[in-house]
Amino acid sequence: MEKHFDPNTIETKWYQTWENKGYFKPKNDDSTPYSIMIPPPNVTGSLHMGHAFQDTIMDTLIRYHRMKGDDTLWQPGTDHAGIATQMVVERQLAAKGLSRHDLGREKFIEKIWEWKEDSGGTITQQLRRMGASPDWTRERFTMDDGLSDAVKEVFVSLYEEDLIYRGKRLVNWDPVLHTAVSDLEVISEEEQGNMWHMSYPLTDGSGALVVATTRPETMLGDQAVAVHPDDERYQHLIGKTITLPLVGRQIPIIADDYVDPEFGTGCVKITPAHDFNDYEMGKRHDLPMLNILTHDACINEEAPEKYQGLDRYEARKLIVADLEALGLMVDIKPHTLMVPRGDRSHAVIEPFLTDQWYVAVEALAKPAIDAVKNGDIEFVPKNWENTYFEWMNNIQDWCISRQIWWGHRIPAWFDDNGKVYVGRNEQEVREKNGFAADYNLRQDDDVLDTWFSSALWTFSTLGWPEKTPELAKFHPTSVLVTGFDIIFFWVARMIMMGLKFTGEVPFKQIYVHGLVRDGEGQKMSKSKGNVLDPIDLIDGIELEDLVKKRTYGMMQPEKAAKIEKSTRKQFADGIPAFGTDAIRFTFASLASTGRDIRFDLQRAEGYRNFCNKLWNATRYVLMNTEGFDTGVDKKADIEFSLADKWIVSRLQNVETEVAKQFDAYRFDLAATALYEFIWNEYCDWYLELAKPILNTDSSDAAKRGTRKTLVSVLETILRMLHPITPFITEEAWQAVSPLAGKHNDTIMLEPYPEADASKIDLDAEAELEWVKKFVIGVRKIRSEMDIAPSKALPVLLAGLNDNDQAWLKNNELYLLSLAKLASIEVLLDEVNAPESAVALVGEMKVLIPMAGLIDKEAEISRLDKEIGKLQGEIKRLGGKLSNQGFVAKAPESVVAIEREKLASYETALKNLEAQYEKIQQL
RNA sequence: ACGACUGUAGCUCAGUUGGUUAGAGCACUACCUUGACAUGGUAGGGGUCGGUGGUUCGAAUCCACUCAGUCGUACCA
Repeated sequence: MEKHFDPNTIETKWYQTWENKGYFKPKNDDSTPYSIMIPPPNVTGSLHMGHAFQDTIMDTLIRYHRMKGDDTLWQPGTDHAGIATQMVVERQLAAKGLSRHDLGREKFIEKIWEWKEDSGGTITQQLRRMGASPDWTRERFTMDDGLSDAVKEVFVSLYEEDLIYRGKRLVNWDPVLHTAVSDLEVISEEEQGNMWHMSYPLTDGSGALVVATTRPETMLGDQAVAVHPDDERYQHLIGKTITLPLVGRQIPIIADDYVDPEFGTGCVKITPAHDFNDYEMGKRHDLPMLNILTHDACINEEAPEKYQGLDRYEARKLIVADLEALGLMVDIKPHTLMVPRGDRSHAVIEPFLTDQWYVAVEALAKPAIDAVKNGDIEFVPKNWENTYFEWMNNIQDWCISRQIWWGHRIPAWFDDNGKVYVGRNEQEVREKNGFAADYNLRQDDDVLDTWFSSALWTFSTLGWPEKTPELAKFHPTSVLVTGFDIIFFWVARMIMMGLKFTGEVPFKQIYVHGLVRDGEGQKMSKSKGNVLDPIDLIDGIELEDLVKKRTYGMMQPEKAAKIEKSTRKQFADGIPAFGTDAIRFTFASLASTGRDIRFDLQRAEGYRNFCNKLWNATRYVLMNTEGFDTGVDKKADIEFSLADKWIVSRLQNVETEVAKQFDAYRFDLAATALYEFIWNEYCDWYLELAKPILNTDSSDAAKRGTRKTLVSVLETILRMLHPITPFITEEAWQAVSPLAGKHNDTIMLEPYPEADASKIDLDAEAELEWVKKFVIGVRKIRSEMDIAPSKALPVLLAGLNDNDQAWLKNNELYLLSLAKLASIEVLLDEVNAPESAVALVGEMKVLIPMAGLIDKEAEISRLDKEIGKLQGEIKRLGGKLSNQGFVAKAPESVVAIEREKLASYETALKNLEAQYEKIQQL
């Protein structure tokens, strides 16, 4: 084996072996089913840190349950990402000077499929690099035939139940992408604008009202001015009309208590076709819905000719100028307002009156709320339930139609009279309605929101609406692993659809994890230039390549220089190759309950070192066991040392802890428990304790016992760690497991370690604790007294009780080796002891003679420090125990522990003080 | 405005139902190239747990208020 762990040489080899041998597939036996559906990444996407993190968690869960013997299915796939994918291919066409309209719908869709065949697999290849073990043979895509059938089935049956309807409503219109988007796809952020105060003259010439607006161009569509019914200033005007400037239309002054009399002038202009609040008011007062915009957000022919064809912002300028010229612009004040923008196009979204398809969600929401309330679905951590309930209780009908070409085309047909017929296909519509073959039918041009098909993901991927065996076995799925940012988009909708169409919840638990951010807590984004590519962390990347990658193809090239500078500063030497296992371990250790996960490269480095530690421990074990008798043959004499019993006992402890934390989705705590056991107990102590037995003339039985323990504990460690770090554990296990008498093909399918209470040995733990204390005591003196580590020391012991005597006899070999001692001598007569530095192990004194080694002043100041510490503690405990309230009210066991502590500190203090006196008298 | 979450060592974070001297990793200091590992070893320094008040024998932990930050939702034209 190499001296350093080199992940690169083993990862591809093992991944290919696993995949080719079919280890990722379900066993299809009658063991407990365990299934996870991958949140389908966007087919246009590439793996980012969020995916890498999430997939590490899912893979860890799947590998853990697979090893526990469950019949596991991890279902992979991607979604078709309607708008995003269409934009990618349109951009490619644009480079050739073409638009999708030049190709026509059919040709364009063909192009998209071609693109998908060529480039759609990026993310699934990257997932493989992460070591993910989904059943690739079951990979699905939301546009697959089967999934498309499911989409049609759901659409038709919801329509037949009147849960899908078509209607003319105000929607969020993206004037760049020319499509409606759902309210979730609109991001409103504060931007600087103005508040324009405009004077509207009364038709009868008796005066004017002043209205304020942030969007003066909408005045072209005004249908009323509203005041509060109780507002005394305006009561006499209600029912009169004003004449709309520039337009000349007479519009009424109406009363509505939506108007806040305190705000502004207390008069509001009402534009029902261009504002959501005004739309509601327009419906209440039966106002005309006059649309004054085109699909591009230009002024249409409903407005005065002068403004027709102008872009909305051009029109704004002109209208403001015209009103100023008329003296009707009373005031213009700077104003901060929330501007709605499309999350894909970043264009300002326009409330726009169009025909769209909607899902009536209220009836679907109720059972979905109940499923969480009654515990059929459980959020982990639980507090995300609040977010879910808040959204579900205020849920709005879902606009599902999109005016784009890529996606599931709505299964609805219009006849020449504009009447709509819904069916699974044209044939069905004709048959159901008795239309002759030559009766003219035209399919709706719109496609469905991508999330509509994603909402069916848990069951459509298993073959629904067919009654497949997979559906029966793996649905409901065991857990959904997802980020909190898509609880509304996806999780809630899956619950609604799952309950409606399968009659059962889509998953029993929802593990909601945080979002990966950079070291400063900033969201990673291309435009900020702080993106890390998980593959670069695995393989490493040179500084120049990283700079190139971060500044290439930017939307805002002006930021490139700044990004280059900060990248050069932060990664002066590029990024080293950490390997997949280290990155996975880092993700696991960051998976605590918080919302933000700051990815710290130094932590990845620490866990790379951990992998190297494990590698070298394996190397040591192999060097000492390969070609030797490791006790596989049960007939040979075998003898287990204290260290053997101790490490096996501690192993049971970590096995219990890790299982508990995996089951609670606390991957951070599981990772910590493993890290601490492997490094601080197995490597730091057990391997060191094994050395004196293997390197001296101990009996064959003792050596056999040590070798067997070395191997069996390591083999168990590897299995325990495998779900988090699959590659290094497989590589090491291949070499180690035969020495433990195992001859199987892969660690992946080995049983997950379980604690055996009968192997817990508290006596051995206590005795080894004594050994550790002894060793640490000597090391402390050595270090603080500046004695060379290479110098073997003689020690003298005094004040031994029966335990000390027995344990000393058992463990002399360990003490000599680990504390690097020349000799150990028990003093019968302490009075005649030479001047020494002292360490206390309980009440036993470990004396290191000072002659020639230790300086008097140094020892005095060392003792002084120790005494000071003890005095502080004694004072604190004394105070606590003399508090009547504490003694009377605290549980007896707590009081007893405190008393014991006080007593032992007092003894120690007495001993150290005596020592202090003695040294000082020299 | 409402709601949620966060605030613990220089940095990134743990801290279970209130009960050891509040922990880990990284960083830092000193010593050590010893034979698994310098991607290492040994020892060490560093925190009045955002603040104030309360409940309690006892509070990082429970309660109230407060400050700071993050995110969501709703927003008045």
